[in-house]
Amino acid sequence: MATCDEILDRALALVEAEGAEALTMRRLAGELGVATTTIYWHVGNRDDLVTAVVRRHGEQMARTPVNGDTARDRVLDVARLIWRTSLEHREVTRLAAAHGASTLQARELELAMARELQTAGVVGTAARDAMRAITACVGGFLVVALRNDQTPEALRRTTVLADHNADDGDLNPTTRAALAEPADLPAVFESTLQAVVESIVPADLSANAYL
Amino acid sequence: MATCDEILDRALALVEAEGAEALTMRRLAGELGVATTTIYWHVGNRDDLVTAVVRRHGEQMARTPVNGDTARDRVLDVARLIWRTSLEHREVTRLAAAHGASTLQARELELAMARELQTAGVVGTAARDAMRAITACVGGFLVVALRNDQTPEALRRTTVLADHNADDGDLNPTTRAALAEPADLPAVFESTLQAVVESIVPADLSANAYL
DNA sequence: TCTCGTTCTTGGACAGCGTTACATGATCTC
DNA sequence: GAGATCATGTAACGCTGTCCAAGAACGAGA
Repeated sequence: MATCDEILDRALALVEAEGAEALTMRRLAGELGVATTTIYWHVGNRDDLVTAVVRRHGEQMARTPVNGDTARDRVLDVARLIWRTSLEHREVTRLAAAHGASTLQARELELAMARELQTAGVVGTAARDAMRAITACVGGFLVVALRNDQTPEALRRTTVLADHNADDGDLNPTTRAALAEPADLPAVFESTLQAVVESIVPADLSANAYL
Repeated sequence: MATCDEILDRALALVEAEGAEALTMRRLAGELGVATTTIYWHVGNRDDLVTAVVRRHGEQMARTPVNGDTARDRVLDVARLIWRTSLEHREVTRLAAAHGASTLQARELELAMARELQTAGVVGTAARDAMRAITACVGGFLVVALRNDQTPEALRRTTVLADHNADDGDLNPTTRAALAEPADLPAVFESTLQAVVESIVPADLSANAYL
């Protein structure tokens, strides 16, 4: 009766609706009107379950077409795509991160990035390293972005940094005040991404590379 | 008998010795030869415990002096310091990351970076944004580095990306082969860091800024 | 010295988690 | 119809964080 696909669909829906923490074996079983052991029979471990859920979501994520005129723009666009879709489905992203399966979530998109890098003239180990660099940065910003809407006030970066400010005579008052304010994360992300991609695929070179 | 400091020291030692997962209330209590509830009385919640442990470790982490001739070099050095010490104490880093308290762990070092940025002529919101950009990148690479020695083979980036390679006719064979090989992460980190810092504190400007 | 109040510690419980051994029913095959 | 395979359910194990009520230590005031 309960197929593997049904279970995964329900699990994905559960995560999107009620957060990554809601995905427990018992809860999911209850949602399906089925015993916990049924999930074990069809899908396996909880690790297997999470892996399968993340993989399934990753495939859905890669449906969006990539935009951009130059190859360089398309590389940037893939990076922005990972950023945007990960934020839209932040609970799945959180689940994947907690499970150490972020690569799985973005697998299709990382491959898309490799293709665009290749078009831009970056191949072989250079393409691999470039992809690693870009995805690591995107991932880093995602961690920050996802943390902010989950963390209690006391652990926020602004609070943490504002705390010790008084003792810090070396720091400019303006800087000190700025540290206590939240940053415009998407803007910082965008400019950092530009810098990283620029160092890999310089704007002027890519214009000539394949066009 | 059991002071708060003793508990935190023991907790930190436990994490460093046996991993982040070993830090359970009962286990720590047993280690101290004390009832579980005693920890609750002195330190509080498990959240409180982890927060305190991470904060304590963060303070110890900031003892290393910052090197570099130009302000720009010193900014780079702080970033490398976060990278290096986080890897040296990877279990604490993992604990902090799982708890969403990475900022707390690197708090002192982030403030140090703000000071160096200021010396380089970057102040106010620019300093804040610069710090965010750099720490986000460092964090992103740390996530990748820490994941690799923990993740089962099937979820590794190399495996995950190698899998679908056969279907991918668009991809250069050389690139395809490279994707299946692990990258030299420290090297990729270093060059990415250079690119990001360069976009914030250009090499030529900083040389004149304060010298 | 006795007692009161605060500080500190304890044992035992509760609910939840992932996981498994085992028993049961359903379905298909020979 | 008998037997094997598939699919599901029951009940438990050991682990987790957390809390409550009760007891022990200890310092101060009468």
